[in-house]
Amino acid sequence: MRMTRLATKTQREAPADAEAESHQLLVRAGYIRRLASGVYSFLPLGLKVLAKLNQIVREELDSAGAQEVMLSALHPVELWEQTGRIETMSDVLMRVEAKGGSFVLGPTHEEAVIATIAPDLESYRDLPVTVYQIQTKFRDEARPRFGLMRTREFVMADGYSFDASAEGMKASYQQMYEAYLRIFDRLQLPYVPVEADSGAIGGDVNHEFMVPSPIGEDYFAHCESCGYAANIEAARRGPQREAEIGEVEPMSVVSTPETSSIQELVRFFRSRGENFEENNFLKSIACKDAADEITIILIPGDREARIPKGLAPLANSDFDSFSFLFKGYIGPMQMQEQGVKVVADFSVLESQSWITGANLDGHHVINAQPDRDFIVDELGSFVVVQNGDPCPSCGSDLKLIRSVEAGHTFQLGLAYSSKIPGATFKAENGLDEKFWMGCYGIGMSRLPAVLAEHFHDSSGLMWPASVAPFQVEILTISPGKFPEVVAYCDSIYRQLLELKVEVLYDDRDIAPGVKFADADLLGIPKIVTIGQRGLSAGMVEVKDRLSGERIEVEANLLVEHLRANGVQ
RNA sequence: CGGGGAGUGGCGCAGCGUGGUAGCGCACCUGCUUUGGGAGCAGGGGGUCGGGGGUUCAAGUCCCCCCUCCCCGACCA
Repeated sequence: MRMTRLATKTQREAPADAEAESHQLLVRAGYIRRLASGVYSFLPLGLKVLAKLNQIVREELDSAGAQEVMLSALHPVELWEQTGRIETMSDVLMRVEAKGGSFVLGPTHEEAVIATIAPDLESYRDLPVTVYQIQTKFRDEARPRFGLMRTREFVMADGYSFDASAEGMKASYQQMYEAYLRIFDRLQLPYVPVEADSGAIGGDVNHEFMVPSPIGEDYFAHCESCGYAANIEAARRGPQREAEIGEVEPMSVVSTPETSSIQELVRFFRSRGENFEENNFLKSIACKDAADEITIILIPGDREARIPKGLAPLANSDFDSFSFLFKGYIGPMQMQEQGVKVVADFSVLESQSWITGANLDGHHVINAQPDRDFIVDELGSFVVVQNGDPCPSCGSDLKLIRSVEAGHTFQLGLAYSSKIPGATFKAENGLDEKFWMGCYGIGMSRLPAVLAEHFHDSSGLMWPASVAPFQVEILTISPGKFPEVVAYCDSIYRQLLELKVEVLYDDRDIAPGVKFADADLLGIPKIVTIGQRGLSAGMVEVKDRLSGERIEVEANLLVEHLRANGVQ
């Protein structure tokens, strides 16, 4: 590509709406342009990067036995009514009313893939099958962020596996999981596969592929000592070091009117000259399960609860049904007598005594001691983990790492196939059975941002060769003045093109400084500077953008040199 | 959805307090000069000042309503 023919230009200054460095550089260098909030067009350079990424995904998923398809982006609304996600995902669904009826712009394709593929999967003999697509998705995000990071329209590579059994699903999952490892290896980004919470998509075992990054919107807990890694929503903490048991004064009831929150309690005691911190209070969270059985979860007052699946905190209206529970004044004492189970976070045993609800409106108890004053039926991890919490597998300190969710793999089980009629196959015994499914996603259009965030310096982008829009840039010095330089550069350009090398030729007759600055901004891995000065001595300069290393190369050996140094 | 900030040529910004010819840098066009790290001189083109309403002889500037964008939070297959 000749730069004089390139459809885009660089900009010296980034638009004011670009905050993240990756966003600023991608816009300045002419890779992307914003059309609306959270809506970006890919310009020629940006599209080349995206195409490179897509190709890596294709190669690895194909080699894992997955088959590429393209499902429609427009889904009939009836499909979404079958699974109920027309309601549960209404926040992000974009609707389209058209002549043919009502449609949804697909934010994800579980429904569509079943409707498309299931008709051909009639028998267990047809299974397993894994398909994938690289498709544009639409989500009506409440708040798009950081350029390509979170957008309303984005490209995702999403795969779906169909199996006849749970074991089959696990095997398919494992194949895709390993393909994901190979994909992220090839992207040359640091990444960590973490245990994750499956969120609204449902399902069981799943992993997120997290790339540590300042533009990340997620955190994962990581243990440097044993390698434990889990998304913040799924992370567990381990038991704390032994707490020493000492003498604690007898528990007593105090009147604490109008103190249904920890903050109000802290203020209440402070106003009486007694200074307690939030972590002196024991938060008792009453939850119920599907059978209306009550479980009380105990956590320190300064921690955020992580409510296990299957339990939900009582709604205000629920309190009417349980007269022994006073909202804001719940404590664990004697709860077993009411048929209530008491579970506590490990950290609850780290303190000798607590201030907690007295199970009496407007009252709390002080000096409530575990084992002496209340019984904990079960210990576990019920808090959102923080820096310094003990690792659940080895006890070392956990660290929270800000990161981008770049990929996510799920074992869906029967979650979707059980909701869609026709998501069945004939089993060996001749009966209809439901598909065991997995789904797998990579946020393709956010990857250029993640890469740019990782691979840049103060002058601009620095793409790894595997994803760079071009492998080599030829930079001519003052072509308008030195015809012999132009002749040489044209010849090199032609040779490289014939060798199918992706080459960008900066043939513009402008000040050299501008060309150097643009070359650094664009971030092509190899920059060949060719000027009259060097050429008259038979030399050209080759700069490696990533390492910054510059070497002089004999002009008549340039092509061979490039080929010998990884330029394909 | 809550809080904060901002909308003036393609991009970055000034002008608004105290109403009176719309300005600067980058980019763009023409010419000459220049040519190994964001060139110089001269000339030139391009803006319903986010939109609507109002006040006024006169509104980019004052008042009201709306829209859009960014940041923090809530939310987030």
